[in-house]
Amino acid sequence: MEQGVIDLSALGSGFDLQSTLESGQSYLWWREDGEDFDDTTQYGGEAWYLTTARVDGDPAVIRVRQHEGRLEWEATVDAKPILFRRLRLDDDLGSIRATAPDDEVIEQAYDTYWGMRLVNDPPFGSLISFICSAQMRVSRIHGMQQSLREAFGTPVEFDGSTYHAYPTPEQLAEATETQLRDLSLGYRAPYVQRSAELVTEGTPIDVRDLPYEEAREALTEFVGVGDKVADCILLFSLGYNEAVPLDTWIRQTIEEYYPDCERGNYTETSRAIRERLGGEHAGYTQTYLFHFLRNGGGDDLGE
DNA sequence: ACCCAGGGAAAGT
DNA sequence: ACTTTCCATGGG
Repeated sequence: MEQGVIDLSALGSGFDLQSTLESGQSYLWWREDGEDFDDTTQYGGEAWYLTTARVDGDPAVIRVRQHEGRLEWEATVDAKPILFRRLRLDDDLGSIRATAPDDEVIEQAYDTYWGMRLVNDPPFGSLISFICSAQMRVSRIHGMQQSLREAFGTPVEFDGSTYHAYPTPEQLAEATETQLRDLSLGYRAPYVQRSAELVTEGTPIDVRDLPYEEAREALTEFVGVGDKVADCILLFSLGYNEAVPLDTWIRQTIEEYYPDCERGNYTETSRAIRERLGGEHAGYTQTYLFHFLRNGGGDDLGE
């Protein structure tokens, strides 16, 4: 087992592992203590989190916790470069926040969860997990990814236990719709199977060579991926900080705080709220808003 | 029983 | 192009 420590005070801006991993951005991590990522979660804990990764195609297991101002990790490989990439430890939160409008609700969101970073999930896991996210609660989306791992992922030994890597496109493409429905994926089952198959046939997930709106359009070629899911993949896996996924929560936020940004269709509303939230890093600000409001923040603001 | 959950595809105008 | 309708499932 390899292990190491990352000194978070050297980052120049804060870091909060729990809000980063439990804010509904990523469904590819889980808590070692088995607690769900739900509304009742207590903040301020120092739980161990696990995920899997691929290094030159080989599955690896990583375990990490935030403790006394440091990020402690244990893994089957050298996890330091993986953690810097997946937890975006090089992001300069101060300059990102500086692009946001200084509305009261946004200030409160940033203050409350300061240190939360966007995640940078592996593209395939991001694609599949957000296909699964349609009309589904956060804790159940997590559960589905765990089920997919255990049913189709390659076993990996780590610290005396057996874990399962996230399935490869080939492994999920070979799954049957019936198998996937048996994992409680519901009507998403054929979407997952077909999209995995499209990946194996060469449809690209990594569309980072395209400008933002073209990239979003390109991702909707996958089955089960519309504008909202495409925005999630762009924001939480491909580094498009300007992407603002228009989900039920942000639509409610627009109605309550930015009603003039509602333009009647996804493309135009997206442009308006993106501009309102500062453009370049609008998705970063949106993620703070989402997490803050979903956990009950802002209830005492306005009315 | 009823409603909702980080929506999207398909069918109908 | 724009607007309903239907889709599975578990938890409140």
